[in-house]
Amino acid sequence: MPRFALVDCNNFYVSCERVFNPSLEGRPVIVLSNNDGCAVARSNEAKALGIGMGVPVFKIEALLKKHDVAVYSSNYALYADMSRRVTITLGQMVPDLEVYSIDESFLDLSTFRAVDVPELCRNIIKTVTRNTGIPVSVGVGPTKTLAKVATGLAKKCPTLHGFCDITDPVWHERALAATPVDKIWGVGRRYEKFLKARGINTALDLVRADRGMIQSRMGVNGTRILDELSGISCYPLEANPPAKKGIGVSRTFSRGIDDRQDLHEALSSYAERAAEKLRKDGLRAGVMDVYAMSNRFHKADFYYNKTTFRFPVPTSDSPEIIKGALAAFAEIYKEDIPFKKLGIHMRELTQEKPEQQLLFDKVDRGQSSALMKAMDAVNANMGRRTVSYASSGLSTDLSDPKAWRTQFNHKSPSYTTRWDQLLRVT
DNA sequence: TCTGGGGTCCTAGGACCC
DNA sequence: TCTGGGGTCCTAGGACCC
Repeated sequence: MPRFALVDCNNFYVSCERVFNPSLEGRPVIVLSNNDGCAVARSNEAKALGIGMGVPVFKIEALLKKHDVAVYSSNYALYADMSRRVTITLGQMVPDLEVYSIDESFLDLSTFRAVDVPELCRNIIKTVTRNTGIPVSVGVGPTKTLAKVATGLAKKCPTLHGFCDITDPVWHERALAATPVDKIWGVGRRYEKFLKARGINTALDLVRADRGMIQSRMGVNGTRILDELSGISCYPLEANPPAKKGIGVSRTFSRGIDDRQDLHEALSSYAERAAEKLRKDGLRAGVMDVYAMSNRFHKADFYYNKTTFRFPVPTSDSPEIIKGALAAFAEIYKEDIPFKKLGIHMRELTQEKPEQQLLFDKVDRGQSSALMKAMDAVNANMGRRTVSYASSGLSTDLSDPKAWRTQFNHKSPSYTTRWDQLLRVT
């Protein structure tokens, strides 16, 4: 029988901040999304105050003040680096792991004897905490969905000290009974509403529900959830991440922008970033979508438009992608619309391979790829956007911040990725 | 006044073809 | 006026994940 473990970092972004600022222990702490818009990570103390996931900051400002909540902007460089450290530690302890997200990894424990599993898991918790400072919880079960269920219980019950194994049938059923239906992997808000309306409130109710009814509303994913919850594994461990299907870059502005030059700079910088991502994965895009929208919360005059741009030959060349994006934007731009968000999405991705010269191709592909390589190397060594395209805006002057640039007004130092921001011990 | 970003998969419906 | 069936491809929308 397969056996999966899920290693889940507790309140990951908050825990990263705490590693470098221990005075945050025991205090309510939250980390915000881009533009300091929403709470995307909360310490247990912050959760206890009733701060929900994804809540806009402007709705909880009084609460934050009243309880002296520590507030941080997202420091993605720090979190990515801490995530890498956790993954490295796990890789040293088990042969097969799947990095599922920035703060979660699945382990395949099928090759371990059942009696050895608890000690292994407790050792993982101890070792990750010692090596990285990040507290983790570990759940074990015969399917990924059940490992998730177990992790949920490991976090909820302090007496478990972060570890819960529900492989045993008795614990399996108790765990299902103790898991609200909306906490199940694959059940979001819509399905929660649908299920609760039919009296299905727990995972146990769900496995006992009518399969046809679930299938007709939730499709094959629904029946997979039923199987997975019953102990029939539908999702294998994916040690090698499958190739990406698309690569996107988009940003919301802190306010509406209608200035065409500003919008061009923003879009150009997203195109540049998308091209970098393609090259990092050794991919080229055949088409790209460019889209723009006004404030989605102002439904009365909401504007959204999108256009598709096809490249003559799949490409990862920055100037070519920037040029295409700006040309495409002309089709969707409308005067006097306060744009709140712009984005670009690369599709029809193919592996880079030896150049295939197109007759009348305007780009010298050998030369451009050498230039891109050189640019990527400089930016990797000296920091992102050390060299960049003029179309993405020249101003780096912080006293004149571009309207479209993302706001991070509560950011902690990049302790682990910038020499000039190392932690000082005094 | 103020509300993130980057993904995946599935399904239904339309166009088109034989 | 009567008016099949099946396959493919594409897109938009829905739902979910972290």
